[in-house]
Amino acid sequence: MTDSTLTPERILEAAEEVLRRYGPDKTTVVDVARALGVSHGSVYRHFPSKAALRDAVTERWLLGVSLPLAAVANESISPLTRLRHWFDLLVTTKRRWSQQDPELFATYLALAAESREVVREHVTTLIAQLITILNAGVASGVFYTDDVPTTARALFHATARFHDPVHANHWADPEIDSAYEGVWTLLVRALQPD
Amino acid sequence: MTDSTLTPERILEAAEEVLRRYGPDKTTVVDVARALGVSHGSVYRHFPSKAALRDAVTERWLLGVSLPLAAVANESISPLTRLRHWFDLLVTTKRRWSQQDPELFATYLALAAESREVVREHVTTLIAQLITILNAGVASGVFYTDDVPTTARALFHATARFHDPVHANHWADPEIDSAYEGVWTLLVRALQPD
DNA sequence: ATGATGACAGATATTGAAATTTGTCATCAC
DNA sequence: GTGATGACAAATTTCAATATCTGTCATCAT
Repeated sequence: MTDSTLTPERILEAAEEVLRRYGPDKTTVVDVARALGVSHGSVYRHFPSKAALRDAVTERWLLGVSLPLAAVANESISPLTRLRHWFDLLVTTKRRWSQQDPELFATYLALAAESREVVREHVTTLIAQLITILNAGVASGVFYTDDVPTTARALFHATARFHDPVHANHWADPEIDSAYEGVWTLLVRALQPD
Repeated sequence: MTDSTLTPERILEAAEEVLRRYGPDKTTVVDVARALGVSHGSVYRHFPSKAALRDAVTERWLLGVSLPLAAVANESISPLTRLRHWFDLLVTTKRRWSQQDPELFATYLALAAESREVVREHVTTLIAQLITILNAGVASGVFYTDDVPTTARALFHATARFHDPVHANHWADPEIDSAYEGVWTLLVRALQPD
Protein backbone atom coordinates (compact mmCIF):
# COMPACT_ATOMS: atom_id res chain seq x y z
CA MET A 1 0.00 0.00 0.00
CA THR A 2 1.29 3.41 -0.95
CA ASP A 3 -0.58 5.07 1.90
CA SER A 4 1.57 4.08 4.84
CA THR A 5 2.43 6.86 7.28
CA LEU A 6 2.91 10.36 5.98
CA THR A 7 6.59 11.39 5.89
CA PRO A 8 8.44 14.44 4.57
CA GLU A 9 9.93 12.12 1.97
CA ARG A 10 6.56 11.01 0.64
CA ILE A 11 5.35 14.61 0.58
CA LEU A 12 8.41 15.66 -1.43
CA GLU A 13 7.81 12.92 -3.97
CA ALA A 14 4.21 13.96 -4.36
CA ALA A 15 5.21 17.62 -4.61
CA GLU A 16 7.68 16.85 -7.41
CA GLU A 17 5.05 14.87 -9.23
CA VAL A 18 2.49 17.67 -8.95
CA LEU A 19 5.04 20.32 -9.95
CA ARG A 20 6.01 18.26 -12.95
CA ARG A 21 2.38 18.02 -13.98
CA TYR A 22 1.03 21.48 -13.18
CA GLY A 23 4.09 23.75 -13.13
CA PRO A 24 5.23 26.08 -10.37
CA ASP A 25 2.44 28.65 -10.68
CA LYS A 26 -0.53 26.33 -10.52
CA THR A 27 0.79 23.94 -7.89
CA THR A 28 -0.92 24.40 -4.54
CA VAL A 29 -0.49 22.74 -1.20
CA VAL A 30 -4.02 21.46 -1.59
CA ASP A 31 -2.98 19.75 -4.84
CA VAL A 32 -0.05 18.07 -3.14
CA ALA A 33 -2.26 16.93 -0.28
CA ARG A 34 -4.85 15.64 -2.73
CA ALA A 35 -2.16 13.65 -4.58
CA LEU A 36 -1.36 11.99 -1.27
CA GLY A 37 -4.97 11.50 -0.29
CA VAL A 38 -4.65 13.58 2.87
CA SER A 39 -5.85 16.99 3.97
CA HIS A 40 -3.64 20.02 3.39
CA GLY A 41 -3.44 20.51 7.14
CA SER A 42 -1.43 17.29 7.33
CA VAL A 43 1.16 18.65 4.95
CA TYR A 44 1.62 21.63 7.27
CA ARG A 45 2.45 19.19 10.04
CA HIS A 46 5.68 18.30 8.20
CA PHE A 47 6.54 21.57 6.46
CA PRO A 48 5.98 24.89 8.20
CA SER A 49 5.05 26.71 5.00
CA LYS A 50 4.67 26.35 1.29
CA ALA A 51 8.01 28.15 0.92
CA ALA A 52 9.72 25.52 3.09
CA LEU A 53 8.25 22.76 0.96
CA ARG A 54 9.45 24.53 -2.18
CA ASP A 55 12.93 24.93 -0.71
CA ALA A 56 13.06 21.22 0.08
CA VAL A 57 12.09 20.31 -3.49
CA THR A 58 14.74 22.68 -4.83
CA GLU A 59 17.37 21.21 -2.54
CA ARG A 60 16.53 17.73 -3.78
CA TRP A 61 16.91 18.76 -7.39
CA LEU A 62 20.20 20.54 -6.76
CA LEU A 63 21.53 17.42 -5.05
CA GLY A 64 20.90 15.63 -8.32
CA VAL A 65 23.43 18.03 -9.82
CA SER A 66 26.01 18.20 -7.07
CA LEU A 67 26.23 14.52 -6.10
CA PRO A 68 27.50 13.23 -9.48
CA LEU A 69 29.89 16.18 -9.56
CA ALA A 70 31.23 15.25 -6.14
CA ALA A 71 32.11 11.83 -7.52
CA VAL A 72 34.09 13.40 -10.35
CA ALA A 73 35.82 15.82 -8.01
CA ASN A 74 37.17 12.89 -6.02
CA GLU A 75 38.19 10.65 -8.90
CA SER A 76 41.80 9.41 -8.98
CA ILE A 77 42.74 10.96 -12.29
CA SER A 78 44.99 13.84 -13.22
CA PRO A 79 43.70 17.14 -11.79
CA LEU A 80 43.59 18.78 -15.23
CA THR A 81 41.49 15.97 -16.72
CA ARG A 82 39.39 15.95 -13.60
CA LEU A 83 38.78 19.69 -13.83
CA ARG A 84 37.75 19.34 -17.43
CA HIS A 85 35.45 16.38 -16.70
CA TRP A 86 33.92 18.26 -13.81
CA PHE A 87 33.07 21.32 -15.90
CA ASP A 88 31.91 19.16 -18.80
CA LEU A 89 29.57 17.29 -16.52
CA LEU A 90 28.27 20.49 -14.97
CA VAL A 91 27.71 22.15 -18.33
CA THR A 92 26.20 19.18 -20.13
CA THR A 93 23.93 18.28 -17.22
CA LYS A 94 22.40 21.72 -17.15
CA ARG A 95 22.22 21.98 -20.90
CA ARG A 96 20.61 18.59 -21.43
CA TRP A 97 18.13 19.34 -18.70
CA SER A 98 17.17 22.67 -20.21
CA GLN A 99 16.75 21.25 -23.69
CA GLN A 100 15.17 17.87 -23.12
CA ASP A 101 12.43 19.14 -20.86
CA PRO A 102 12.23 22.92 -21.10
CA GLU A 103 9.01 23.11 -19.11
CA LEU A 104 10.40 21.17 -16.20
CA PHE A 105 13.57 23.23 -16.40
CA ALA A 106 11.49 26.41 -16.27
CA THR A 107 9.79 25.00 -13.20
CA TYR A 108 13.16 24.31 -11.60
CA LEU A 109 14.28 27.84 -12.51
CA ALA A 110 11.21 29.41 -10.93
CA LEU A 111 11.68 27.41 -7.74
CA ALA A 112 15.38 28.22 -7.54
CA ALA A 113 14.70 31.92 -8.04
CA GLU A 114 12.60 31.85 -4.87
CA SER A 115 14.95 29.61 -2.88
CA ARG A 116 17.92 31.94 -2.87
CA GLU A 117 19.48 30.56 0.29
CA VAL A 118 19.33 26.96 -0.95
CA VAL A 119 20.96 27.99 -4.22
CA ARG A 120 23.66 29.89 -2.35
CA GLU A 121 24.55 26.75 -0.42
CA HIS A 122 24.55 24.72 -3.63
CA VAL A 123 27.06 27.12 -5.17
CA THR A 124 29.22 26.92 -2.05
CA THR A 125 29.19 23.13 -2.38
CA LEU A 126 30.25 23.27 -6.02
CA ILE A 127 33.07 25.70 -5.30
CA ALA A 128 34.24 23.43 -2.49
CA GLN A 129 34.50 20.63 -5.07
CA LEU A 130 36.58 22.89 -7.29
CA ILE A 131 38.84 23.62 -4.34
CA THR A 132 39.41 19.88 -3.94
CA ILE A 133 40.49 19.54 -7.56
CA LEU A 134 42.68 22.65 -7.44
CA ASN A 135 44.38 21.50 -4.26
CA ALA A 136 45.27 18.21 -5.91
CA GLY A 137 46.68 20.06 -8.90
CA VAL A 138 48.70 22.51 -6.83
CA ALA A 139 50.08 19.67 -4.72
CA SER A 140 51.27 17.76 -7.78
CA GLY A 141 52.61 20.91 -9.43
CA VAL A 142 50.36 20.87 -12.53
CA PHE A 143 48.45 23.97 -11.39
CA TYR A 144 49.77 27.23 -10.10
CA THR A 145 47.77 29.63 -7.93
CA ASP A 146 48.66 31.50 -4.78
CA ASP A 147 45.09 31.42 -3.50
CA VAL A 148 43.11 28.25 -4.15
CA PRO A 149 39.69 29.34 -2.80
CA THR A 150 39.77 32.62 -4.72
CA THR A 151 40.82 30.84 -7.90
CA ALA A 152 38.11 28.22 -7.45
CA ARG A 153 35.49 30.91 -7.14
CA ALA A 154 36.93 32.74 -10.14
CA LEU A 155 36.77 29.60 -12.28
CA PHE A 156 33.16 29.12 -11.30
CA HIS A 157 32.23 32.70 -12.09
CA ALA A 158 34.21 32.82 -15.33
CA THR A 159 32.24 29.85 -16.64
CA ALA A 160 28.87 31.11 -15.44
CA ARG A 161 27.62 31.66 -18.97
CA PHE A 162 27.81 27.92 -19.57
CA HIS A 163 26.21 26.64 -16.40
CA ASP A 164 24.18 29.41 -14.78
CA PRO A 165 20.50 28.88 -15.69
CA VAL A 166 20.03 32.61 -16.24
CA HIS A 167 21.98 32.05 -19.46
CA ALA A 168 19.96 29.01 -20.52
CA ASN A 169 18.42 30.85 -23.48
CA HIS A 170 21.88 30.89 -25.09
CA TRP A 171 22.66 27.21 -24.62
CA ALA A 172 21.19 26.26 -27.97
CA ASP A 173 23.24 28.86 -29.86
CA PRO A 174 25.47 27.24 -32.49
CA GLU A 175 28.60 28.97 -31.16
CA ILE A 176 28.11 27.86 -27.56
CA ASP A 177 30.60 24.97 -27.80
CA SER A 178 33.37 27.03 -29.36
CA ALA A 179 32.71 29.79 -26.83
CA TYR A 180 33.09 27.22 -24.05
CA GLU A 181 36.34 25.97 -25.57
CA GLY A 182 37.62 29.55 -25.80
CA VAL A 183 37.00 30.22 -22.13
CA TRP A 184 38.39 26.83 -21.15
CA THR A 185 41.59 27.48 -23.09
CA LEU A 186 42.00 30.80 -21.37
CA LEU A 187 41.41 29.38 -17.90
CA VAL A 188 43.77 26.46 -18.37
CA ARG A 189 46.48 28.88 -19.45
CA ALA A 190 45.85 30.90 -16.31
CA LEU A 191 46.38 27.82 -14.16
CA GLN A 192 49.64 26.73 -15.81
CA PRO A 193 52.73 26.97 -13.61
CA ASP A 194 55.26 29.54 -14.88
CA MET B 1 8.36 75.85 -30.33
CA THR B 2 8.85 72.21 -29.46
CA ASP B 3 6.21 71.11 -31.94
CA SER B 4 8.08 71.58 -35.18
CA THR B 5 7.85 68.69 -37.64
CA LEU B 6 7.59 65.17 -36.34
CA THR B 7 10.85 63.23 -36.70
CA PRO B 8 12.00 59.78 -35.56
CA GLU B 9 14.37 61.59 -33.22
CA ARG B 10 11.60 63.55 -31.50
CA ILE B 11 9.51 60.38 -31.21
CA LEU B 12 12.42 58.55 -29.61
CA GLU B 13 12.90 61.31 -27.05
CA ALA B 14 9.23 61.23 -26.18
CA ALA B 15 9.27 57.44 -26.00
CA GLU B 16 12.18 57.50 -23.55
CA GLU B 17 10.42 60.06 -21.43
CA VAL B 18 7.20 58.04 -21.34
CA LEU B 19 9.08 54.80 -20.63
CA ARG B 20 10.93 56.50 -17.80
CA ARG B 21 7.64 57.66 -16.32
CA TYR B 22 5.35 54.67 -16.89
CA GLY B 23 7.69 51.69 -17.28
CA PRO B 24 7.80 49.18 -20.12
CA ASP B 25 4.51 47.42 -19.42
CA LYS B 26 2.27 50.46 -19.24
CA THR B 27 3.82 52.45 -22.05
CA THR B 28 1.64 52.51 -25.16
CA VAL B 29 2.05 54.04 -28.56
CA VAL B 30 -0.96 56.17 -27.73
CA ASP B 31 0.90 57.51 -24.67
CA VAL B 32 3.92 58.40 -26.77
CA ALA B 33 1.73 60.13 -29.34
CA ARG B 34 -0.09 62.01 -26.59
CA ALA B 35 3.22 63.20 -25.16
CA LEU B 36 4.00 64.64 -28.57
CA GLY B 37 0.54 66.09 -29.09
CA VAL B 38 -0.09 64.02 -32.21
CA SER B 39 -2.27 61.07 -33.06
CA HIS B 40 -0.86 57.58 -32.71
CA GLY B 41 -1.31 57.10 -36.45
CA SER B 42 1.44 59.68 -36.98
CA VAL B 43 3.87 57.66 -34.94
CA TYR B 44 3.23 54.70 -37.23
CA ARG B 45 4.30 56.89 -40.14
CA HIS B 46 7.87 56.87 -38.72
CA PHE B 47 8.06 53.46 -37.07
CA PRO B 48 6.44 50.42 -38.66
CA SER B 49 5.48 48.86 -35.33
CA LYS B 50 5.70 49.25 -31.61
CA ALA B 51 8.47 46.63 -31.65
CA ALA B 52 10.52 48.75 -34.05
CA LEU B 53 10.12 51.78 -31.80
CA ARG B 54 11.19 49.71 -28.82
CA ASP B 55 14.24 48.42 -30.70
CA ALA B 56 15.24 51.98 -31.57
CA VAL B 57 15.01 53.06 -27.93
CA THR B 58 17.08 50.07 -26.88
CA GLU B 59 19.70 50.82 -29.50
CA ARG B 60 19.97 54.39 -28.26
CA TRP B 61 20.51 53.24 -24.69
CA LEU B 62 23.10 50.69 -25.69
CA LEU B 63 24.99 53.36 -27.61
CA GLY B 64 25.26 55.21 -24.31
CA VAL B 65 27.22 52.20 -23.08
CA SER B 66 29.32 51.41 -26.12
CA LEU B 67 30.39 54.91 -27.18
CA PRO B 68 32.35 55.77 -24.00
CA LEU B 69 33.87 52.29 -24.15
CA ALA B 70 34.98 52.88 -27.74
CA ALA B 71 36.89 55.92 -26.52
CA VAL B 72 38.73 53.85 -23.93
CA ALA B 73 39.46 51.08 -26.43
CA ASN B 74 41.28 53.59 -28.61
CA GLU B 75 43.22 55.43 -25.92
CA SER B 76 46.98 55.66 -26.30
CA ILE B 77 47.89 53.87 -23.11
CA SER B 78 49.39 50.48 -22.41
CA PRO B 79 47.11 47.67 -23.59
CA LEU B 80 46.97 46.06 -20.16
CA THR B 81 45.91 49.31 -18.48
CA ARG B 82 43.50 49.93 -21.33
CA LEU B 83 41.97 46.49 -20.95
CA ARG B 84 41.51 47.05 -17.25
CA HIS B 85 40.01 50.51 -17.73
CA TRP B 86 37.71 49.16 -20.40
CA PHE B 87 36.34 46.40 -18.17
CA ASP B 88 36.16 48.74 -15.18
CA LEU B 89 34.13 51.21 -17.20
CA LEU B 90 31.85 48.48 -18.52
CA VAL B 91 31.29 46.98 -15.09
CA THR B 92 30.85 50.22 -13.16
CA THR B 93 28.56 51.73 -15.78
CA LYS B 94 26.18 48.81 -15.62
CA ARG B 95 26.41 48.56 -11.87
CA ARG B 96 25.82 52.25 -11.20
CA TRP B 97 22.93 52.23 -13.58
CA SER B 98 21.31 49.24 -11.92
CA GLN B 99 21.71 50.65 -8.44
CA GLN B 100 21.00 54.35 -8.87
CA ASP B 101 17.77 53.87 -10.75
CA PRO B 102 16.62 50.26 -10.43
CA GLU B 103 13.24 50.95 -12.01
CA LEU B 104 14.73 52.51 -15.10
CA PHE B 105 17.25 49.68 -15.24
CA ALA B 106 14.41 47.17 -15.06
CA THR B 107 12.78 49.01 -17.93
CA TYR B 108 15.98 48.80 -19.93
CA LEU B 109 16.23 45.10 -19.12
CA ALA B 110 12.70 44.42 -20.28
CA LEU B 111 13.28 46.26 -23.54
CA ALA B 112 16.59 44.53 -24.18
CA ALA B 113 15.02 41.13 -23.53
CA GLU B 114 12.63 41.77 -26.41
CA SER B 115 15.22 43.36 -28.72
CA ARG B 116 17.45 40.33 -29.08
CA GLU B 117 18.92 41.32 -32.42
CA VAL B 118 19.86 44.80 -31.22
CA VAL B 119 21.56 43.33 -28.18
CA ARG B 120 23.41 40.82 -30.32
CA GLU B 121 24.86 43.64 -32.38
CA HIS B 122 25.79 45.54 -29.25
CA VAL B 123 27.74 42.55 -27.98
CA THR B 124 29.48 42.22 -31.34
CA THR B 125 30.48 45.89 -31.08
CA LEU B 126 31.91 45.41 -27.60
CA ILE B 127 33.87 42.33 -28.60
CA ALA B 128 35.27 44.26 -31.58
CA GLN B 129 36.56 46.84 -29.12
CA LEU B 130 38.22 44.10 -27.11
CA ILE B 131 39.83 42.83 -30.30
CA THR B 132 41.31 46.28 -30.83
CA ILE B 133 42.87 46.27 -27.38
CA LEU B 134 44.13 42.69 -27.70
CA ASN B 135 45.68 43.40 -31.10
CA ALA B 136 47.61 46.31 -29.62
CA GLY B 137 48.82 44.12 -26.79
CA VAL B 138 49.85 41.26 -29.04
CA ALA B 139 51.67 43.66 -31.37
CA SER B 140 53.68 45.13 -28.50
CA GLY B 141 54.33 41.72 -26.96
CA VAL B 142 52.57 42.29 -23.62
CA PHE B 143 49.78 39.83 -24.46
CA TYR B 144 50.02 36.35 -25.84
CA THR B 145 47.24 34.62 -27.71
CA ASP B 146 47.18 32.63 -30.91
CA ASP B 147 43.63 33.66 -31.76
CA VAL B 148 42.65 37.22 -30.94
CA PRO B 149 38.93 37.11 -31.82
CA THR B 150 38.37 33.90 -29.87
CA THR B 151 40.25 35.29 -26.89
CA ALA B 152 38.30 38.55 -27.04
CA ARG B 153 35.03 36.65 -26.99
CA ALA B 154 36.29 34.44 -24.16
CA LEU B 155 37.24 37.48 -22.08
CA PHE B 156 33.80 38.92 -22.61
CA HIS B 157 32.05 35.70 -21.64
CA ALA B 158 34.30 35.01 -18.68
CA THR B 159 33.38 38.37 -17.18
CA ALA B 160 29.66 38.08 -17.94
CA ARG B 161 28.76 37.83 -14.28
CA PHE B 162 29.99 41.38 -13.75
CA HIS B 163 28.42 43.08 -16.72
CA ASP B 164 25.56 40.98 -18.04
CA PRO B 165 22.29 42.44 -16.71
CA VAL B 166 20.91 38.97 -16.05
CA HIS B 167 23.31 38.93 -13.10
CA ALA B 168 22.32 42.39 -11.84
CA ASN B 169 20.71 40.96 -8.70
CA HIS B 170 24.21 39.98 -7.49
CA TRP B 171 25.88 43.32 -8.13
CA ALA B 172 25.12 44.58 -4.64
CA ASP B 173 26.64 41.51 -2.97
CA PRO B 174 29.51 42.43 -0.67
CA GLU B 175 31.88 39.96 -2.35
CA ILE B 176 31.28 41.23 -5.86
CA ASP B 177 34.46 43.33 -5.97
CA SER B 178 36.74 40.59 -4.74
CA ALA B 179 35.06 38.15 -7.12
CA TYR B 180 35.78 40.56 -9.96
CA GLU B 181 39.41 40.87 -8.87
CA GLY B 182 39.69 37.11 -8.73
CA VAL B 183 38.48 36.68 -12.29
CA TRP B 184 40.60 39.58 -13.50
CA THR B 185 43.72 38.07 -11.95
CA LEU B 186 43.01 34.78 -13.67
CA LEU B 187 42.42 36.37 -17.06
CA VAL B 188 45.51 38.55 -16.92
CA ARG B 189 47.58 35.49 -16.14
CA ALA B 190 46.07 33.75 -19.14
CA LEU B 191 47.13 36.63 -21.40
CA GLN B 192 50.72 36.76 -20.18
CA PRO B 193 53.36 35.77 -22.73
CA ASP B 194 55.26 32.61 -21.73
C1' DA C 1 1.25 65.99 -53.08
C1' DT C 2 2.54 65.37 -48.37
C1' DG C 3 1.76 64.40 -44.14
C1' DA C 4 -1.54 64.04 -40.28
C1' DT C 5 -5.87 62.21 -38.68
C1' DG C 6 -9.20 59.26 -36.31
C1' DA C 7 -12.61 55.44 -37.04
C1' DC C 8 -12.31 50.77 -37.07
C1' DA C 9 -11.44 45.43 -36.29
C1' DG C 10 -8.99 42.28 -33.88
C1' DA C 11 -5.87 41.56 -30.15
C1' DT C 12 -4.50 42.66 -25.51
C1' DA C 13 -4.96 44.54 -20.94
C1' DT C 14 -7.60 46.03 -16.82
C1' DT C 15 -10.70 45.41 -13.22
C1' DG C 16 -13.29 43.92 -9.48
C1' DA C 17 -16.38 40.35 -7.84
C1' DA C 18 -16.20 35.51 -6.89
C1' DA C 19 -13.55 31.55 -5.97
C1' DT C 20 -9.48 29.48 -4.25
C1' DT C 21 -5.43 29.18 -1.40
C1' DT C 22 -2.50 29.69 2.72
C1' DG C 23 -1.73 28.93 7.28
C1' DT C 24 -4.00 28.25 12.04
C1' DC C 25 -6.12 25.75 15.44
C1' DA C 26 -9.89 23.65 18.08
C1' DT C 27 -11.58 19.15 17.52
C1' DC C 28 -11.68 14.36 16.27
C1' DA C 29 -10.10 9.30 15.85
C1' DC C 30 -7.39 5.64 17.38
C1' DG D 1 -1.23 11.12 23.45
C1' DT D 2 -0.26 11.36 18.61
C1' DG D 3 -1.27 12.60 14.49
C1' DA D 4 -4.88 13.80 11.06
C1' DT D 5 -8.81 16.72 10.09
C1' DG D 6 -11.53 20.51 8.14
C1' DA D 7 -13.70 25.08 9.30
C1' DC D 8 -12.09 29.52 9.22
C1' DA D 9 -9.93 34.49 8.29
C1' DA D 10 -6.92 36.84 5.51
C1' DA D 11 -4.42 36.93 1.36
C1' DT D 12 -4.08 35.67 -3.33
C1' DT D 13 -5.73 34.12 -7.73
C1' DT D 14 -9.16 33.48 -11.38
C1' DC D 15 -12.38 34.89 -14.74
C1' DA D 16 -15.20 37.28 -17.66
C1' DA D 17 -16.88 41.76 -18.77
C1' DT D 18 -15.22 45.99 -20.03
C1' DA D 19 -11.97 49.11 -21.67
C1' DT D 20 -7.80 50.07 -24.09
C1' DC D 21 -4.39 49.32 -27.49
C1' DT D 22 -2.21 48.06 -32.06
C1' DG D 23 -1.94 48.56 -36.70
C1' DT D 24 -4.56 49.90 -41.07
C1' DC D 25 -6.44 52.90 -44.18
C1' DA D 26 -9.82 55.98 -46.33
C1' DT D 27 -10.17 60.75 -45.61
C1' DC D 28 -8.83 65.41 -44.45
C1' DA D 29 -5.94 69.70 -44.34
C1' DT D 30 -2.39 72.48 -46.23
